[in-house]
Amino acid sequence: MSEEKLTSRSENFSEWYNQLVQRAEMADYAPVRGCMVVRPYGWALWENIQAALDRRFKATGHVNAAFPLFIPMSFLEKEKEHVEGFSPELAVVTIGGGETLEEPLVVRPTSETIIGHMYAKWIKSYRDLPVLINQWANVVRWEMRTRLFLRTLEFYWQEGHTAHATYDEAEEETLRILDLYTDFAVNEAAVPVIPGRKSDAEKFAGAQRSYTIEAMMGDTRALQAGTSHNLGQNFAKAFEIRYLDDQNELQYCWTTSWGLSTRFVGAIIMTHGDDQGLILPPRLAPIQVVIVPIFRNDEEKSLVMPAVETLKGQLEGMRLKVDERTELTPGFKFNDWEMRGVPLRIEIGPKDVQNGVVTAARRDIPGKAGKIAIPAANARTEIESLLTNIQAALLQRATDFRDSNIHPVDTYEELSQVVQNGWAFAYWCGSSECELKVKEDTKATTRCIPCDQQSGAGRCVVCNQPAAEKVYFAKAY
RNA sequence: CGGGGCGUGGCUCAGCCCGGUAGAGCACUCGGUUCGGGACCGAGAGGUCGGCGGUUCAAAUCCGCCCGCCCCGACCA
Repeated sequence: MSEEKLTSRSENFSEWYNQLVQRAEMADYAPVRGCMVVRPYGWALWENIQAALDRRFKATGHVNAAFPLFIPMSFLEKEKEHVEGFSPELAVVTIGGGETLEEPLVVRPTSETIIGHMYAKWIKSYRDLPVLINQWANVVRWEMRTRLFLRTLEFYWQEGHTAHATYDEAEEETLRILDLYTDFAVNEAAVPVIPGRKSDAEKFAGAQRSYTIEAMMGDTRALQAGTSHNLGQNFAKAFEIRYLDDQNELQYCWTTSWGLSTRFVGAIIMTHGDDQGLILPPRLAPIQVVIVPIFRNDEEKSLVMPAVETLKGQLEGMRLKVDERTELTPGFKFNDWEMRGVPLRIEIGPKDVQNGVVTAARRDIPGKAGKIAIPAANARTEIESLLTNIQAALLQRATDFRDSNIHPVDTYEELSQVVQNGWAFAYWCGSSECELKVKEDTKATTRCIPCDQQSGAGRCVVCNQPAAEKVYFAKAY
């Protein structure tokens, strides 16, 4: 259970995050370096994320399947950029059942290769296309520096893999998923994101084009919260994914892949949390409403508990928890549930019962300011609208914060200044040299070239050559 | 892999410099008083001091080796 005060965000954001994840019982360190245990409360949040995404995948015609954890080493080697990108971080199994394996097996870092192999088997005709498969899985990448949820050796995610007849269809799918991710982030998680395209340097190993949703965390650093890749024909050619078109001509497929991981849990924590702890968006919160009954003796208890039961009945179907722990004071419980980010707390004490009300306390508005008495009779309506308001307020606050920390810049000096504590938005000529110079000078990288680009042209903030597009520069997780 | 820090009850740490009966706070258990913003009193349980070796009459403490974790840098969702 939680101890005293959390390190404040302003004092040390990174320490605040580490403490919060553990004290809110989202996750804990595993006995293996860089691995985490996702605790029931954290997993419940992930399950809600999964449900919100899975609904959207199904609604756009995708189906789920499961592919193996182990991938023959030779598969990885079939796509040049892919193996170059991933080989430093592979976990490889060389012994099975006490015998040295003839061919080492890679623990999947992502599944393009093994799925590509299967698609080559399954796809023969244009009538087989498109193939729209998603899998929910764990993957392993041997990272050097790890942080709970944000970067762990093993993480959980979904990876979609699709195959299409034309480039345009693949590009359309890639962007459809980018939209889907954006819709999920904004409307379910209340995390404002900027959808855009990755630079060549930042794109996925083996992709033709990578898209991303970029979010700003509470310390203004950027977090890639989901990605969608148009793989072109790179994997189709490496794995011979081909079909006969309606002219009886053999063609390579065009494939895509896209993923969103448990990292998103970190995004939610770092977008909404405050110095009291987590603040979870009502639509995803494992517990939307917590009821804290307040009484001093049996007489008061017999007054209060029926009111609690009545409210519980009214809130049927909502994600609700009644805190009946007897050994703790109400004050402690308030802080405890605030640490865990429950969006709405209902206090019911003798005074409330006498007045025919319940006291609601909004997590997003700390202290007395967030407390209101609502009539017990139509509590459900009030509570539902409070949750809706909280959801909207979280999005608004995060959006305002983000927007006030994005600065359009015209000069390199401004850019260097701004990225120390915010995002810079500037024209960029598109060259890797300019991108690299910024990275070396300031540690900030290009985050994305936003999709809704105002038409126009300018000059590259680094080299002053003509530039057609604007890009965000920021320090990233 | 470089740089820094740390391993002592579940957690945070003191003790180590200067070797000599393993400690505190929190958490846990029991009893009582409390309860509308992190309650209090009393009693109790719980530790091969990261591991191995060495020095010594005697090692948490001194020496050597090893292991692990955290933080800061180069790769990444």
